[in-house]
Amino acid sequence: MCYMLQEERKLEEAKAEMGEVREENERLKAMLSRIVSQYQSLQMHFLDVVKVHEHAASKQADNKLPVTPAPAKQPPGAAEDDDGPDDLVSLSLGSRANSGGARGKGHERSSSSSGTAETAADEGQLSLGLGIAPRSGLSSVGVDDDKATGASPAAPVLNLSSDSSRADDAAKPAQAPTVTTRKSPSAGAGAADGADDEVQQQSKKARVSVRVKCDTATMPDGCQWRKYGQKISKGNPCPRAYYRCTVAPHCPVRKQVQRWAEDTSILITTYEGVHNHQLPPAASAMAARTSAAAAMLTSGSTTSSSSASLAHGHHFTLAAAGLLGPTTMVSTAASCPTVTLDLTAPGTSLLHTSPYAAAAAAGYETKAMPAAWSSGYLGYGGAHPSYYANKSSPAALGQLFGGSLGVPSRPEQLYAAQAQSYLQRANSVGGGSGHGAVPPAVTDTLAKAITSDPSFQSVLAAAITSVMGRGGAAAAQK
DNA sequence: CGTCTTTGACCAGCGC
DNA sequence: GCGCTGGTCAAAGACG
Repeated sequence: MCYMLQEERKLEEAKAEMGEVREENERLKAMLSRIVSQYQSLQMHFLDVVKVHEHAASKQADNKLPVTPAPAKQPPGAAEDDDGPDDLVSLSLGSRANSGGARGKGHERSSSSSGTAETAADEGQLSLGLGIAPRSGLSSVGVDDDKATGASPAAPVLNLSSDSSRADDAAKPAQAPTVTTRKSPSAGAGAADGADDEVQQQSKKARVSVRVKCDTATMPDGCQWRKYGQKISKGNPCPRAYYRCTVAPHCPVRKQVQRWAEDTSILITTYEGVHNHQLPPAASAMAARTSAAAAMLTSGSTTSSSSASLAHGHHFTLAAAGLLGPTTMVSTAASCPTVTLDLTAPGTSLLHTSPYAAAAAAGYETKAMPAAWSSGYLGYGGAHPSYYANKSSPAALGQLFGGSLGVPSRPEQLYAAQAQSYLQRANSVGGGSGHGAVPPAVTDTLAKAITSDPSFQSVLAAAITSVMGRGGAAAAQK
């Protein structure tokens, strides 16, 4: 009898706990839906803003950029990072994105094959790659990029342009792209005409780097990759692996995968090029994220006043950035604008130990994200910083991988607008201390719960996996 | 047997 | 011009 009573008591306790968890879940859902609705309204607003600023931005960019002074050299500390002095947009996603697939190979190959239920965002068919748009201005980002790229007529391809680098190109046309000018067999196989060559060459200029805390050899990003090389790069004992996209026969997109020297659990994946095919859903989701950072970069360079500072090698610390996370950094040296979103560690510690941060600390101006940014743009990307700081929140991941949650249909438009707005704000506010976005107690509580409760973490891990890519998750479970 | 990874070699860019 | 470095190629081996 005592046993019965005890068991009943335990059962009741468990039920009560379940109820609490459910309530928590409901709260999270409500928060997410709020964020989604805010995002949608903001998206509309941002689109308007983009259109308004498009002409002005392009004109200003045309006027200003050619007279951009000789690019400031990046300090040695900044150059020591593994990616060298190319145009670089760096994203770091701190989720434990891979849920258990033993080998990167499995992740790479299987993740694109599933994905039966596609969200509207998935159908948006973002391209993961970066391309230098043939014209300046925000128009290169999403607005009518279908015409701009020509690489993927069926899909709106996000062309990301760095006006600073483009200005360099314009001023010094003889300067070859930093990335090799050698034609790969696949690229030169005759499938690409002159326009494609141009797009490809341009696209090789810009990159998107994603940092993920990941145990496997590569990050499951939804695409299929074939490894074609490996190198030991200077300054990093970990070898850098080179992958080529094999989703389509002549896809020019490549990626480099390397572990971070200071923390080998962190995987740095650098994407380069524009996909010439439709992306799997999971890849589209990732594309949305990389597009966000790249759009920030692009927008920054097209915002006249901001571009001036960007082109001078200034660093923007976007801590508490609503757009990309608590440790997002945009930095440029010469034609090397860099956005670093580092969610691989709680808080911003990683940011401050990164070479970019070191570079900033070495005397380069650092601008913090205005609090208004994170508070005013929580609609979509601007989840509360605590979400990001704890990197396991479904809401945060929903925004990190928003495409899979069906939030943005054309995320790149929002990102461009967000970036534009941010940079304008950053410029107007100046170097205010952007860490001032104080998390509400609710999110703090949630964050603590997330980080302290292992069971919750496991649930979140599953959510992360599903959000990262249903296909990848399905493959990982095999 | 086909596909993929590994790995040494080659090439181009860049700095000195 | 030379050496260093990053990026790519391609032959050989591994794997299913």
